[in-house]
Amino acid sequence: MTTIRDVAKKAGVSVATVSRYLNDSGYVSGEAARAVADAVKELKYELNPVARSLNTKKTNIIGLIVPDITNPFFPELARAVEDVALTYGYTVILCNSDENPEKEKNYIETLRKKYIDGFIVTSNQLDAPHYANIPLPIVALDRAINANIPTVASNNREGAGIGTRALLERGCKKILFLRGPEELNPANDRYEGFMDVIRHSGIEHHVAICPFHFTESEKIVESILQEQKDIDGIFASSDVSAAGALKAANTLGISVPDELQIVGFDGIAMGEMLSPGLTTVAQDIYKMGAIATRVLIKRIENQTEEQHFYEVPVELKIRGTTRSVEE
Amino acid sequence: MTTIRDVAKKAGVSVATVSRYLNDSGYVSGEAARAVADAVKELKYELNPVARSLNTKKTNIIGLIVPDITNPFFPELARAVEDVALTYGYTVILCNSDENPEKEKNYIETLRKKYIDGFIVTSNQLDAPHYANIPLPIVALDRAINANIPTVASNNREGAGIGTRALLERGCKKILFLRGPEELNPANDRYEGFMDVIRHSGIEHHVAICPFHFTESEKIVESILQEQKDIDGIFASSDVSAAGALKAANTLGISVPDELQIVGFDGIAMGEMLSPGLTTVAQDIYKMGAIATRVLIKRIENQTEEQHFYEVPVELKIRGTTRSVEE
DNA sequence: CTGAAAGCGCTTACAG
DNA sequence: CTGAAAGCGCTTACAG
Repeated sequence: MTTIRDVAKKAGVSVATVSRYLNDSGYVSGEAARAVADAVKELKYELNPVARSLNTKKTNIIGLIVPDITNPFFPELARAVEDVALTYGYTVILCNSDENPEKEKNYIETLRKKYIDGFIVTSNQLDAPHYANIPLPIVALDRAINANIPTVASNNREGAGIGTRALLERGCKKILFLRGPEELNPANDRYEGFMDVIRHSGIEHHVAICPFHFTESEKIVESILQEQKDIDGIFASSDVSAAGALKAANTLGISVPDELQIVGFDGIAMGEMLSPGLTTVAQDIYKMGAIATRVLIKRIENQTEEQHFYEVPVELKIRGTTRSVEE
Repeated sequence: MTTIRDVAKKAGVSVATVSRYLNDSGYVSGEAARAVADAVKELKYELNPVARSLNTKKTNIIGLIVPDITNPFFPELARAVEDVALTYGYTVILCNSDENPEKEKNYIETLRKKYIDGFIVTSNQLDAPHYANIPLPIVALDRAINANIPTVASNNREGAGIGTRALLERGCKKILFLRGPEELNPANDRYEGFMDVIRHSGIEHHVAICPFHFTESEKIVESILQEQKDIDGIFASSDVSAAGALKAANTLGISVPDELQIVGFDGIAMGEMLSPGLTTVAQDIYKMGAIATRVLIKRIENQTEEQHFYEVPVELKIRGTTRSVEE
């Protein structure tokens, strides 16, 4: 392995000069620069980043903490993070937290020791003590806001309003809202958004708590639909639960969208694979990941950071689980 | 930050002794051990892994290279890798290659410099020069085998035979086989498996090349079904293309499974969300990832490695896109 | 069983 | 503009 020392010798300068040249820090005369450049080329020298890290306490590695990469929302996010990170010369470590504070804490601790540069976190635990005064740049994604942590999220409340209105405009008279877990901020915001619109609509509505989980949602919706046969609209606060609802309807022989219209929330790719395709309030998941990564890297590199909260717009995607708007 | 030096001083021994104690390498007297242990506890000392890495050239980090984490096959794999890695005290860097040899090569190069300990790779590029004599432990997943690289894969050929037979047993008279890309080893093996069974069955069959991509598959199948209305069975060599086929059938008003039966391949979670649920030849994706990770870590830790090729069994999952077996 | 010392390969004040 | 030297925090022969 060729080291900075070899380069210095070959170029006839000191290692300090080589280091300055390599890092473009401090002064290096044109002459010295040329000699070093030549030596680097000839020796095919490549800087050892581990040795550098020991000094700088930086690694160009960031951590991405998600509850479970297997949940179809997160791969799209992870892809965006990875893409943008690569652009800036960073590499990303994937951590599945299972929403378990202990696991999260362990990851953060062990990676901090490895001089990881920062974290992008999707978690409800952002107020947990281990986030309180972490000596590392963090950006929160999708969920909870801690006063000190920049956050990027969709406008969940407005999005839910849009989704609700879509159902109303299409003539629904009795709407079932599939509310997500109460511990989840986005789920709560979506609930608020639903209520904002439904409250004054005079339309009958029911709210059921339903985890963002296919099979559970399928069961819950199946039993509700059996009892309340006049439900003609379902707004699910996640696409996965919407998929469960659709499946339940199919099983019961309820025709979608003729007898029952369904709107989901998230915009994951799976939505269009269903039959009929799922109408949904789509988040720009990729964009969320991309922004979060850029914000994090700016923080890491101490660039002045403008905002503290980034809201990504949401878009209604009309597919087959809703009818056309009534005139 | 407290260093090994502080511990040594406090314990009244040399740093060498502390290091030996910490690494459980070489002799340390009971007395010295106790003193060190106490000092470690009192000072809350934590070893600096970066400094260690500079010496050992190991980091307890592995790389996972997948074509695209957004493809629903890979999150399950990634989850398994991450879970098992964590168990052994390793952490994983996620790399999306887009099947691009240059990207792959870059990842390998930059991570090698960072003293990453090894790679798990899903790629068709395993015979590319940059894999030829990589000085790092590698395990190949799902795809191509290079003579020097241990591989874990499903029995694709047998699996395809099982899937084909499932269609035959259920009375299909004209079968469309959705063959994957010709550069993909697993796709080829599945094709062989299909042919093994269909060849001597006397059943009419067609083969269409079809990427593992939903929308493309949907289009391809839609146009084929319009022309050949007597096709009553489709075997897709991936679940995503099976989903496309199902959607096409739904669009055309062809009833599944009554007029057309469909079998997929992969066993990704999405299969059960479709209506009807997708019958598929399921790989044990999690197990594949888990085995690959264990094999890699054994290689990294120089433990003797028994096998060179690991085959994971495949299982037919009957769901709604097929009828019951004819008597 | 233990410690002094060299070494891993870089960065960074500091003096010139 | 440059170099000698200390330092980042560990590991590992080697001599005792």
